[in-house]
Amino acid sequence: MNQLKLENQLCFPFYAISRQITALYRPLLEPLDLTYPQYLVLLVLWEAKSLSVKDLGKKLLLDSGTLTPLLKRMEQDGLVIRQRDKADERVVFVSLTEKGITLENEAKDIPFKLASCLALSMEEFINLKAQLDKLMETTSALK
Amino acid sequence: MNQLKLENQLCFPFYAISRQITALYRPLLEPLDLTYPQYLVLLVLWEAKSLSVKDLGKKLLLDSGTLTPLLKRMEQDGLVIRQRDKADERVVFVSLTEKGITLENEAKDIPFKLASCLALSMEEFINLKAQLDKLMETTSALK
DNA sequence: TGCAATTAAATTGTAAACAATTTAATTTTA
DNA sequence: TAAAATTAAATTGTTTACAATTTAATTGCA
Repeated sequence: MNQLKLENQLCFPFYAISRQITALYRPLLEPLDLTYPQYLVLLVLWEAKSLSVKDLGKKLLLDSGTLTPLLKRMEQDGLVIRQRDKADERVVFVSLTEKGITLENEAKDIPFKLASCLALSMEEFINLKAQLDKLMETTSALK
Repeated sequence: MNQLKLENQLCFPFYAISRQITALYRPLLEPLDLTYPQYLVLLVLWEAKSLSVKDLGKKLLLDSGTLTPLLKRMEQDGLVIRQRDKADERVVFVSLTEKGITLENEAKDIPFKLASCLALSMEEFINLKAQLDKLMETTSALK
């Protein structure tokens, strides 16, 4: 088997599927005026209320070079507030505005809509998720 | 189960693993002065010799808005040649230079190095690949 | 205490991605 | 055959990613 053939690669499907999935989110997120990375930030904040840029980056595996401009755009759109920690001025905390909180309700059916696009049985879903989580652990450890 | 929780999502692992894998390629591709998308273009061209931008886009699921600047950079680096089809002036064919051809030999162990990073058994690899190919088919059909 | 090391964000610069539009060439069809 | 429709790339503009550096604050330790 020629390993340099595109169809024999495992990595290309990850690259391609990731972009395809983002494309599937687009029409669902567009009415909420969100991009997929912005939606991910909201997913985290709907759980955590308030978080430092660093901790947000740990969850999403993104650095401040990506997050800072992204969060500034979300702040301009009135979704989040960024404020420096009084106790440690190096730290910036991100939290939701009323508008950001409200959006959770409008977004609550997106996961189901998207899951239905993927056309996986519950068994396939769980099996695939387990494999991805394992792989994620492997690749995260190599950082 | 709260579907709006990050850890319950299937899509986030795709997004994250895709970027992690690209990060694993980086030190392997850096000596060849290649980015991951550029490496993908070469994978296709090592097989196909010459291809239109459109057909290249079909294989990589990328449009001309992404490919045109990417191919221009590769042309500047002396890896590929872009030339308009005499028979149909709308079409641009992309082919390898000597330097581009030569690179195949230097890249031939990259797939193995990367596969070893992922630490999957042959069985896991084949199983995962099958699931990804199936999902890819599903998402491609929704275009 | 005071200076070196560390840390958290921000900044700078480059390269994807991709929607939307434009340009130019080719086909279709009225 | 001539205008309309289609097609292939290129272009424009916005948003991610991320390496590398910078800035400012805090910690550690000599």
